[in-house]
Order: sequence, then C-alpha cells, then structure tokens
Amino acid sequence: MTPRHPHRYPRRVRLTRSAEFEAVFACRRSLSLPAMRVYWRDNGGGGWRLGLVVNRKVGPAHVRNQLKRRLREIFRVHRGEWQGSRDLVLNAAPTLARLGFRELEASVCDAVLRLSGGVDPTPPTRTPEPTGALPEPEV
RNA sequence: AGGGGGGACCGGAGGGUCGCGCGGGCGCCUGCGGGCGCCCGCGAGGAAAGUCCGGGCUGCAUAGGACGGGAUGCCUGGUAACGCCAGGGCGGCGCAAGCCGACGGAAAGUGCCACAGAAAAGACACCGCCCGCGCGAGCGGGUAAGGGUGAAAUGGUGCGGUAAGAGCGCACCGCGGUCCGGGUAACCGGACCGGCAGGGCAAACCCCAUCCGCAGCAAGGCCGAACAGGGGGGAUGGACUGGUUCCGGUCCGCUCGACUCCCGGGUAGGCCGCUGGAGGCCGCCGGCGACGGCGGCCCGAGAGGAAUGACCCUCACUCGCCCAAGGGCGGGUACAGAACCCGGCUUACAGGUCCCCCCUGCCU
RNA sequence: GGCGGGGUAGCCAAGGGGUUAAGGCAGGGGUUUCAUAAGCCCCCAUGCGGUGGUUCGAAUCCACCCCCCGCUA
Repeated sequence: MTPRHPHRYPRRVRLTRSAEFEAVFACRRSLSLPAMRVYWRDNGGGGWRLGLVVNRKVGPAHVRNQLKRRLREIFRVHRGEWQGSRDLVLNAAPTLARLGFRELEASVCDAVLRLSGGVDPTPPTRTPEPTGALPEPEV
C-alpha cells in the first residue's frame, strides 16, 4: 500500500464485468437490511472490491447516479480500515436515496461490520450471526 | 407610480483538501497486452427528459412504376428536412400593446344525425292562419308568417303586397356566378347578373394536393480465446503368435475412431464506429423577417456494472424565530444527469437579469 | 439506450359515438332451510389513468402528459 495516498479508488477495486457479479451471487451469502442487501464473497487477497446494483425503483437517473457516487466515496474512504479481502455487491433499496451522506456512511459501515462479525478475531460476544460458521480461509 | 403584453438570457459565485474519467508530456516497472507516479489541459443540460416529428450516418432490400399503408392540410418563403420557423391572409378574443386558431373539399360518392318532433334531407303539415262547402262535427283546398319539438327546421331585417301568406316584388346585408382592378399567392376592393341554387358531421368512410422503401449505434465492422461443434486434407495402424533373423500366420481397424495439419462460422472478451460538427463567437453585406453569403478567431465531455462526488470557509438570494435600528441563530437554494450526432416540438423548473411596447393616474 | 403493448367496480374483464357501461368472481343485505351450502332477488354512488379539444352528445375520435408490462445483451 502506498503510504502517500491511502484513499485511492482505482478501477481494479471495482467489479466491472458480469462474471465477477455472478461469482458473488453464486456464493449465496447475503445480509438483508431494511435499506440494502449485501452480497459478499472472499476473493483470496488483493483487498476489498465493490459492485453496485441500483435499479429503477430507487428513483430517476440523477438520483441513482448520485447514490452510486456516494456509495463509492464511502467505500473509497473506509476500504483500508476493513479487515480481510472480499468482493461486495450492494443492492440498494429505494429508501436509501433519501438518506444524507452521513447517515449513508454510518449505515454502510454498520453493514460491513456486521458481516465481518464471523471473521473478526475479536468478535462481539453478543448474539452470533446466523452465518457464523463461515468457511473463512486463514487471514 | 400602478397594471398588462412581447422578446432575449442566466440558472449560484470565489477559494481549499481528498478522489474519479479522458487527452498530452516526462520518469519508473513490465510477463510488452499494459501498470504506477508526477505535471498540464478539459470534464453534463436548457431542458441532457418524454421519444412526439424531421435529417445525417450505417446495414438490408430495390429496373421503373402502381396498389396498399401512413403523414401533412389557408398562401408565400426559410431550411439538409420537418408536423418547425418567419412574413402575409382570413376568423375569434382584448380599450390597446398583443394573443389564440387541426384554417382544403359536404353541387364526387357512401354513411350517421339517439330522444323529442308533423317532418332530420330535395321529405312533410301537428296546432294555427285564410278561402270554399256544411246547421254542425267536420271535409276539400291554399299557406309556411306565427306556435310547439330539437343541438340543428329551407337566409336575415324592413317596406310593399295578399283572402291569408310566401323572394311573390323592392332596398340593404348574406350567398352564388361573370367581368374589371390590386397582389407571386392566400385573399381584398368594385361593377353587373341571378331571387337563392341551399342543413350538420370529413378529430365518420372518403375525395383532392403534396410527401414517405425497411430497420435502427444492442446499427454496422475488425480481432478473437476456453469449450462444444462443422468442412477439407495428410498418415495408415494395433494386439497376439510361428519358425532356419528375415519371411510368415490369426484377429480387429482399414468409409469409423484416435493422431496431425489446414479452412471457415459463432460465444466470453477486446478494438473501431465515438465525436471537428447542417459547430460556436465576432464583424461586414443582402433580406420586413425566418435565414443566407463572405472574412477572422476558437476547439467546448466522450463514459462503458457506466467518469462530475465528499467535506470545509467566505459571499449572494430566500424562509422561520429572537429583536429598538442594526444584527444573531437555524433551515433551504429548483427541475433534473450526456450514452452515435444534429434541427424542432412538448413537458418539468427555486430564483433572477436586460430590452421593447400598451393602458390608467399624477407632476412638469 | 432502442422498440412494442396496455390502463374500465376490490379482482378478471366485454363494449370502438346515442342516455341504466354487458357479464363473471369476491363482499354485503334479503328470500329459502331446523341450520349450512347451492339457487333466486337486490346493492357497490359523481366512475372508464389524467388534462384539454372535436361533436348536439366522448369510456369510445384527436392531441399532450402520468403509470404499468413485455421484447432486445
């Protein structure tokens, strides 16, 4: 990692082709929240990568575009803080577009934290996630 | 000063930090496909929207044409083209500036006009009115002015006329025709003639005039894996076994399969199309104008699971609260995001700027 | 992005200028029955996605918007 620019967002950390999206969906691991649905898959190193799904129910084109830009911005800033290495696909619900940037940021970070619950070496000892028995390869 | 009408335009401004896309330059790395870093430049709209029209572009089809189908619809221009625009005509609204108008044809034909009404199209006479006959009920005839029905009933007003009436006659208006004048034309004006030809609906079928091949960048073209499959060629082999090491024998294959080479089509993916154009700005000239001509200057997005975001500061506008002017605190700043490119139309839109014109009131 | 199709009672829907906008399912009320189901009768109002226009008259014809569903990788 380049110490000078820790918050880069180059194209290679995005999911850019159908096969990559299909691979994430094929893992059949997801987390459903009121505001979004999160699919993920371990990609075996290389850091976190992001794919976005925002369908027309969310709003008109400029609303969808702004939402995707904000989600990318959140991912760019927080990507280095998260442990592990995974591909994420966020499927946004219509209510997500009504959130301000700060609320959006909090809800995305919360979602990532929750799906990392089973992986984190210091798991929160509260209620275990239903998918706690992840076949997590060693870090 | 108040009210109203028309046109053109802007659609937050400045700065900072992090980040993204494209182009250029330099450096480093490379498995030569590219990757990374630094610097510079550029990076959504007036509607980018709806996809309602028109064109360019691309492919397919096509001898020419007709039929079918669709579109347009006062005239003349503008334009690459248009259902757009400009000017003009006609009709309607407004005191006016101005605004609005699907504005060809119903004597080419077909069809429809519910209910009511006598009668809904070249048909008819309910109540009336008048004349004749009859004691009378009524009958025969004349009439379409009046009543009544209806969205719509054979032109309107007035005078004459008559038994009562009627374009029956006359004047004006309307309508039709011919001629003259103005205008490129739509149309306008005038003279004469005709007593009137004739209901409405063409966003009913239709007729007339003009225009239109079909599809759309997911068009179309190039490269092209893995895997499966197509076509053509090359090469003939494998197993077992007998004996005088060089000859045989049996079985299978020999149009299959396997091997190898070549060719062509497709898929994932990549590249081109992809942005310099009916382009923008300024000036001059022609034109009432839309627009055109000439000259100069400029380059202003090219993504592809899809680049414009996040945060902070100052200012502007606006709303609410506190409040003595002043200010303080908090909130908001529209409609909305390029996807091949243009010309229009339509729809959405906080707020604001400039110019011209009309009406009313007051002052000079 | 491009190209098609469609909006009629809660649901499925016919009607394509004429005055009560068919019919079926569901729901409600009544009748029948000892009771239930079935049957029979009645009900769902100003309404045909909105806004204008044409017409005497519009769900129907025309224009413009809104929404929904397909096709095209």
